[in-house]
Amino acid sequence: MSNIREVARLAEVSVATVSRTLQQPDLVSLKTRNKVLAAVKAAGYKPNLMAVRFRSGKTHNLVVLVPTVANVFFARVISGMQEAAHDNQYALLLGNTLGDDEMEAAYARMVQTSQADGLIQLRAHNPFDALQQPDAGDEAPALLPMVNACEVLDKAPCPTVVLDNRAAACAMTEHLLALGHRRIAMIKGPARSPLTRDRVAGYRDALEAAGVPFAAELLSPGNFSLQSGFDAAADLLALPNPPTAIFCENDEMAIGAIQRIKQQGLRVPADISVAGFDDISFAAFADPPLTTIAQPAEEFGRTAVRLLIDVLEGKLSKAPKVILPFDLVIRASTGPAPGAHQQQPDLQQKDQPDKS
Amino acid sequence: MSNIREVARLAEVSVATVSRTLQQPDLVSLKTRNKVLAAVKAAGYKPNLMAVRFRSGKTHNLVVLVPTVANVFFARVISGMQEAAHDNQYALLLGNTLGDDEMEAAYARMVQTSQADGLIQLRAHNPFDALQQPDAGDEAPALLPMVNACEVLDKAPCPTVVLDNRAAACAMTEHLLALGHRRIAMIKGPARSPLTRDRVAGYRDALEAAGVPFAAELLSPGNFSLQSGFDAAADLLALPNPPTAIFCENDEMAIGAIQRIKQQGLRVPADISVAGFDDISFAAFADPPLTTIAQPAEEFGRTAVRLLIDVLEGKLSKAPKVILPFDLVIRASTGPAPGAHQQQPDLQQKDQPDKS
DNA sequence: ACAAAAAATGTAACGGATTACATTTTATGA
DNA sequence: TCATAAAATGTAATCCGTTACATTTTTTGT
Repeated sequence: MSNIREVARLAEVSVATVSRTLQQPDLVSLKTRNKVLAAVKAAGYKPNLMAVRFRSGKTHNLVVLVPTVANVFFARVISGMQEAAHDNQYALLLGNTLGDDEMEAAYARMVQTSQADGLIQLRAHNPFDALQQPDAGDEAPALLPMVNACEVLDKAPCPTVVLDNRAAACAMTEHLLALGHRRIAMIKGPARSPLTRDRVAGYRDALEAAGVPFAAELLSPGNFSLQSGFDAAADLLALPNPPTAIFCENDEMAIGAIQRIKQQGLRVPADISVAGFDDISFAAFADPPLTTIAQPAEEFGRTAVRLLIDVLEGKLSKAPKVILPFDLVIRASTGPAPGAHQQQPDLQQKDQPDKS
Repeated sequence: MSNIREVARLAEVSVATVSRTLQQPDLVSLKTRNKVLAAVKAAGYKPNLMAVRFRSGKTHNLVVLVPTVANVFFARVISGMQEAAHDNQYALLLGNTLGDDEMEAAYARMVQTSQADGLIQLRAHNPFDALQQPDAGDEAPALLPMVNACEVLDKAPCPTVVLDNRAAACAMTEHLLALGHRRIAMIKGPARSPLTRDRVAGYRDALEAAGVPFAAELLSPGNFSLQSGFDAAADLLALPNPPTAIFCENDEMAIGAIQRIKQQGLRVPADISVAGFDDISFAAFADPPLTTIAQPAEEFGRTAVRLLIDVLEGKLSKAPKVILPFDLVIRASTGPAPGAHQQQPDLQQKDQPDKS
């Protein structure tokens, strides 16, 4: 591979002139410029970006830690990241951590070893914790080169992009309450996650506001997989007094739950309503189409990347917390509670699979 | 960030000794080694990998070009890549190309500019085509630092990992034929893709072997999305003589098709059988659970990465073509053709009264 | 046409780790 | 104990593009 010295030789100029021709053409006379450009072409010269970045100390790479790319929602988030990164000349290094702290630490180490400039974390966990912290004795507690998105740390030492999960869960629960449901179950995500905690809190907010007592047995654990929704639904249906509605913390679990309910010979939503969260593409094509909370997944990714780049360029002094909007999407998987006499909320539209 | 010279100073040795202590400890006396290791710890020294890689000329990054990460199947493939890459100390640079040639070329350029050592392409397209080819006049037509996986080029100038799509489609079609179906439709993928061509070929192979005439109107175009399966099914159902079975080239389209069929008031599989391809996680949780062809998605990714690393390390002189196995997974979305008197499935008699 | 300012170009240091080669220290054998 | 081999360590070049600073050439004003 030809280098800049080769080009300089061909063009009979110095390496500085070649570099300037490519970086700041204004500083080079037209005549020389042409000579250099011709030489560049003749040599098939492409600047070695490893050298450029080594010298500049910036890799222009961002690591993204994702529990699993196989999750449809995360895939959309990553899509958005990719878009923003590409627009800003950054590249995305994928870190599929499978939720393993060891793996996370390994990817986080890429930042300390100058393989990447910064990191985006989609899980509520500080991957730098395990690593030796930068000098804690400093006066300026500089921002970590990190952004936390979707599932954020309680007190993150970095910018965050998040949904108001509590409000969203509350909105969905209110929707179910408005349909006359009183025994509303929830299939949760992993116990430790703040996101799960927030959604449960929103669910309880709505119950409380409606004067419906909270029943612990209606909270069922899940792990965001189809299978866990299926299993959790089985448990809920086996209760002495089963729920008339199940609110799942993501769409996969909702789809799994619907499957289980139907296998039991029950109808959705005639016997049991089911709601999800995320509005993945499969939600609109579920049977029945799934009522869910739509999240701007791609926007999560784009925003996270933009924030991280701002951090890296020192444009941020405080760590902002960006809250993205959600949307309650009512489809056909939720309906009036069996036997409930409720007033028709006319705003209720059960749309078909939408376009897009 | 401390560097090797800082450590050398602390340990009162030369930089060479520090480097050797870390790279080839055998060459360093125990006494010196301990001194150096203590200094490394004291300085919190982490080798700057940008410098290492700049000097070695190897980035240890691999670019993966994927039409869209939002596709569940590709997400699994990437998962496998990640695993193999991590095991081999490589990192994955994600290139979400959206099928855009310009974008592909941009990512491919990362290889020429030493941002990555090699590239994995999941689409049947040579991204280097657009770029100036390496000196074609050479005597040794060295392998491109590229591997093509899943959807491969007809005559790829690089190793490939592929499924025998023709055989798989043939097997699925035989399954449908064995159930007594005679009007079997196919919802295809994008017209240009070799993968689609192969699956159609396999479908026709099976029809021909069974003496069932091929009907062009039963081939419906799709683009692998849920919506396109939905739309294509609508078209097929509107035919004067609609199919009794629909074989979709991926699971998303199959799920979309099932949705459409049910909306029409028809039952799956009682009225129409539907089959998919890929066996994504949603397939088992479709209603009814989807009969499909299981592909070893993660293994595609792992194999592709291993092959690429072999190419990069010069372990390969010829470009191998790896064919991975498929598996016909029969679930509940396919059943006997309506009105067909069919025998034991394993007898597979094909002399049913034809209503042509 | 000449001095001074402006523009163009060149020289060489720099970034951080590796490593060929040179040099010093230690071990070995007679 | 000395010569020599072996082990340990050090010196400095190298990878390649950028850029501060130095030098040369051109332009400008009078």
